[in-house]
Amino acid sequence: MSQTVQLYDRLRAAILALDLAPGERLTERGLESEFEASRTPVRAALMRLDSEGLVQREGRGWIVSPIDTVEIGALAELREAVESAAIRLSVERASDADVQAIAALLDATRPARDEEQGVRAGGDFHVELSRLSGNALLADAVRNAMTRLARTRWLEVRTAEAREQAWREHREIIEAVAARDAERASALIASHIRGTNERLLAFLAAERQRLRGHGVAIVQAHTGGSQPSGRPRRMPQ
Amino acid sequence: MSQTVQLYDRLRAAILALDLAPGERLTERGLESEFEASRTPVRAALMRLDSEGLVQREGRGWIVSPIDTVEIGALAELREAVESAAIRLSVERASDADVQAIAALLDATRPARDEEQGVRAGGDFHVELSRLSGNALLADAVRNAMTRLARTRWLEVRTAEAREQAWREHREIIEAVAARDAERASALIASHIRGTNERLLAFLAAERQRLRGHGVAIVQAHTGGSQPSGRPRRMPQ
DNA sequence: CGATACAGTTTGGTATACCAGTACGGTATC
DNA sequence: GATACCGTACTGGTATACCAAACTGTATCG
Repeated sequence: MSQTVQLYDRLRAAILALDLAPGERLTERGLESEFEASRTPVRAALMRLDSEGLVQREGRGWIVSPIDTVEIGALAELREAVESAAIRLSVERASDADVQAIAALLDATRPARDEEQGVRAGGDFHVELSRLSGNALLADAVRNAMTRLARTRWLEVRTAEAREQAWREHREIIEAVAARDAERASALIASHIRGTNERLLAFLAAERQRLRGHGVAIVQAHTGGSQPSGRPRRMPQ
Repeated sequence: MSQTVQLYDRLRAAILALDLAPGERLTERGLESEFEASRTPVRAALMRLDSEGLVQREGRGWIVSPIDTVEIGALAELREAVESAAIRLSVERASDADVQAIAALLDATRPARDEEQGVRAGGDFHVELSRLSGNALLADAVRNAMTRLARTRWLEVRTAEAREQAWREHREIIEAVAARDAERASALIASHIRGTNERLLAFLAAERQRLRGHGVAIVQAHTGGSQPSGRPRRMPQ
């Protein structure tokens, strides 16, 4: 596998694991020495991560995308639109075997031992279900949204009860699909996404102080066009 | 403006204007000499265009994304999902002034003299309307979809009657938004997108032979994992 | 004590040299 | 005449040198 791909994967993993803090400034030469690669693949990886929303440009340079409650809300609205449509198409097009495969996948991850597994299982469920729509673009949109949300979703599945609730709702959804009830499946998944988002935003608001202490900045909106007054300075870590 | 951005814009324009034929093979060094830039910005532009779906990797190299009827259908489904949701939010959130601004924009482009203006006006209408949802991700998704469709949409607005019909449907839609009738606006835009897509696919099927004569390849699906048998050869141009 | 001018350093942007892998075309052989 | 082989040329991938612009810190001046 090419070095660029490996570097992309490692950078991506570091961002999603919060090893690179949201809002942190990145320099191409810093990454070059940290990941022991030359600038060319570093830049390629950054450009790809930029297109996924995991890093952004800030002025001339790069930053790890901050955790942005406005963006999280927007992602929920996008997911509701896309996944509702996808599940309708899945009800129409998916084979029974495909649906049962997802139900089995759900049963296999029933325990959802910890946050990480909960996040992974949840993401897989939503992406795989969208794939059954037969529309690759819908599935890609869902995958992309889940990636953007990955850094915060663990907050929502920290307790065993939360993981149990998520599992139960997923179970209901796949049963509606199996029953070929498009209306119910669509309503269930929309409500599931909405509820998850509300709980997530509530957790974020509650934990904001603590997370800030761990170097995780939470902002309310994308930095707009104009810079704030005063000399823009390097983030003091 | 940086050279990379200019090169990206020029390459993008060349692809959308069909100056670079769909399916055509691109080499980094060929573009380097053709656009008088070095490989670094060429690669940056290609990577960005790749993330937009206008170019793809084929083996180790690059091709201009073929015109793919499966993708066009998928884009229509994505648009229906996203734009229906966006217009509901627009009805809820947009100010009367914002809605009137779009209505004015519609009136200003009333004649829609030629295909190009028709395509541009249509794209602007759908993107600007989505922006009123207040959700940047929904608007971005719509903009991206319109870009991907730009190479074929002119087929659908070639006649004055078609442009007139599009204008009329747009007018109906914005009036439903102005009347704050979310249900009607959503239904109208879904039906508009679906109808446009059906006419477009019909035109593509009818014109397939002629377009092929002009070097425009139309495929039925993305090239899957396996290559076709036989030595893959350079396109004979 | 404060602001400001200046110079050194660091940044991303660009050009380019080099590498390894692959496709292509010609040739020799059967 | 067809086919297998091999050398050449070209491809994208990588490393790196150089550039101009911007940032940082210091020294100077009011």
